[in-house]
Amino acid sequence: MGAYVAPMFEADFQLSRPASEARIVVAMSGGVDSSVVAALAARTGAEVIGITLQLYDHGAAIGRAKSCCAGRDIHDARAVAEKLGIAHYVFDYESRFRDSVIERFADEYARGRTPIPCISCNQGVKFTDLLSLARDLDADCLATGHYVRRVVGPNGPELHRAADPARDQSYFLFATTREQLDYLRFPLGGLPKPLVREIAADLGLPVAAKPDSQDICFVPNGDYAAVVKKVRPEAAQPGEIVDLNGRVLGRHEGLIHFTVGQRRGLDIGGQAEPLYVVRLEPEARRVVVGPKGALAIREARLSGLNWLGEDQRQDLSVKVRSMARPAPARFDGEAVRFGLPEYGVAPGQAAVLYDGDRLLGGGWIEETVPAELVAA
RNA sequence: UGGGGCGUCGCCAAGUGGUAAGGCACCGGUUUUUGGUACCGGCAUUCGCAGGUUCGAAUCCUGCCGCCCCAG
Repeated sequence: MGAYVAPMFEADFQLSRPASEARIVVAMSGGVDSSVVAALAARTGAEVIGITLQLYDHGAAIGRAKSCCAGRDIHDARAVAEKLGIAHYVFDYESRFRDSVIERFADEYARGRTPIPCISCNQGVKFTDLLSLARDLDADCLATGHYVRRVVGPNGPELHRAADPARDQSYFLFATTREQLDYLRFPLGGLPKPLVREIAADLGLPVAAKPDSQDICFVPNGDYAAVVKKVRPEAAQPGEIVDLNGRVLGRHEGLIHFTVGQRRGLDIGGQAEPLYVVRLEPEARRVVVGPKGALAIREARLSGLNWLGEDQRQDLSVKVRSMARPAPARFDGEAVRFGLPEYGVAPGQAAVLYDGDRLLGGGWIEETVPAELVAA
């Protein structure tokens, strides 16, 4: 009976000593996933400390159940910890989060790029600050609810995609270093989401039916442009929308409303085919649009490379967005060359490299090369 | 104020007597711990206006209004 499997489930926290002697710090966002991680950790018999970070204005976020880490979520995390009988602490990381995530997010948009705040957050606040906090607490490891697998291979821990490709979050963790990976644990990586909810329900966790988080956690109502505008007012200047030949087709209310590959919001009708944003020109405040074919790119130059593999292999696969199956590509250490053209690839996004399910590394997309140019 | 053409949803555009295609845009939803994409659904009881002919008109006739082109 499948329903009875859940309560029996035991997670492997890959501890180097008996659980009864170990201490596990769990990053608790207040959502279902990290709550279940805390429960699984507690079940090992180890001492468990739940930590929740207060990352942004909790006052404004109260009542917003669908985001992570807001006031409501802090409350939920505390309730779960109480239910599990584990220690729980809340730390105020607002200024750190503002500097390393929100400001950077706004700066990127102001530069005509398209940031991924979740990666900045994992990279900085979670895997640097919270991780060192866990070390200070003398914990054996820091466990999170990410859907990604830590597999111990011949050369040490490796980062792999989640067993369920539909839940895989490895894309958001490409910047994880070897040192961080040594210390991190991801007990949900091998589980299907329904089972996680089942476990939560069986344990009577108050968050069992809580909706999955979505959108950007610090952006209310999905209106990210409003956040950027608040932090970088100058980034909201109106300008022209032009076609590939420079012909003016319309006007826009700020580059911050657009990203490469975007179709909606241009408000330009009368076309035989849809128009997409091909690129943003922040200096001229122009949005350049074209047909879908103009989005095809064959190459992307990367910066801020993080490498977890043993060697710089050439043939691998790549994801330029979280929810995509890795596609064949070649990598020379600086640029990724796609086997087939990719569409809607914006500077500021990440290119993450894989060998099968194993994440080898990745980097930030600085610049892309149109497919036609490469072919010519 | 001679001649010719045109006026169908925000835009483009089918439809020349049988009871308003389609595309773009827009709106809503699904998917999604980034942006975006994709997919699904919605979107003109009405065809510049007013009359007329007809069982029946966006389609025919008349007048008016508006726009464009050529010629003056």
